[in-house]
Amino acid sequence: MAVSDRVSDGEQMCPHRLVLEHVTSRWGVLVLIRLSEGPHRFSELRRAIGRVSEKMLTQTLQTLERDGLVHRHAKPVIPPRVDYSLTELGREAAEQVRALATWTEQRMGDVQRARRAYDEARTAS
Amino acid sequence: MAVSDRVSDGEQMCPHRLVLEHVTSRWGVLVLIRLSEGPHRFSELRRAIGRVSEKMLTQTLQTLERDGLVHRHAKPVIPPRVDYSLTELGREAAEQVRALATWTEQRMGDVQRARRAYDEARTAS
DNA sequence: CGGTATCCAAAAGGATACTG
DNA sequence: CAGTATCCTTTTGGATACCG
Repeated sequence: MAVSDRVSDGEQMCPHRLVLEHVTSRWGVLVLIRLSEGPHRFSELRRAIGRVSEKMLTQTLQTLERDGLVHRHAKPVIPPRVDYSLTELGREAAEQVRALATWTEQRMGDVQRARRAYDEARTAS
Repeated sequence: MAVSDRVSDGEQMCPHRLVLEHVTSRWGVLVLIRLSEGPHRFSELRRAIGRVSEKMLTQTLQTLERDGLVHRHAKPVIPPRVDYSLTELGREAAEQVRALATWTEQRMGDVQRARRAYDEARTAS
């Protein structure tokens, strides 16, 4: 999550850089995109995303919830059931990261060509 | 730069996630936005951005250059002079991150309100 | 099930000294 | 000036064990 453990966040930096880091963080991006397809339970998200530890998923969800991007609905049943969904703010954020993600996907070919050119230029000692 | 030291980059992850991390990295964002205003020398960028170490700026620029987003023009003079500018690909990337940055700036008020509400809800032991 | 707490390994990143 | 190389601190993130 780019920031130590949320509780602090007391560095010296323009505040919106932090939000930017939350939504573009490794797991933040994936959570936002998954949730933009509809509400998910904790374990559904965990499976859908793949190799994410409970700790990181929890941390990511809490940060996004605190920022008002994700809504957490805990049903007081046994066993516990918690559903996560996007708020309106979260839907907007998700659209933005989707746009960026889509762009990188589309332009990946160009990037890889550039990398090959770059690498060759210096491998040719 | 989110990834160890570029040279490796050999983890297990869809490749475009890496590009996404490069352009949204702490310094990547700032470099792209600065360069979208026009070419800059190394030291100009350093001053314009503020508290960035030489190491991180160099690393960021090299990564973006390798990805084909930034063009590096080194003039063979003494003392050395190196100008950096965006490629077409880089301009596209810069536009995307600008959009995201602008969004976070505009919605910062909502985010901060959400945070206060969140924090109060649990400070009220 | 949906977390929290703790511990530890790995990676990011800054400071400093040095070079063409 | 524009880096590179080295060292060292901070942050990140995974594994594990436990709780309501």
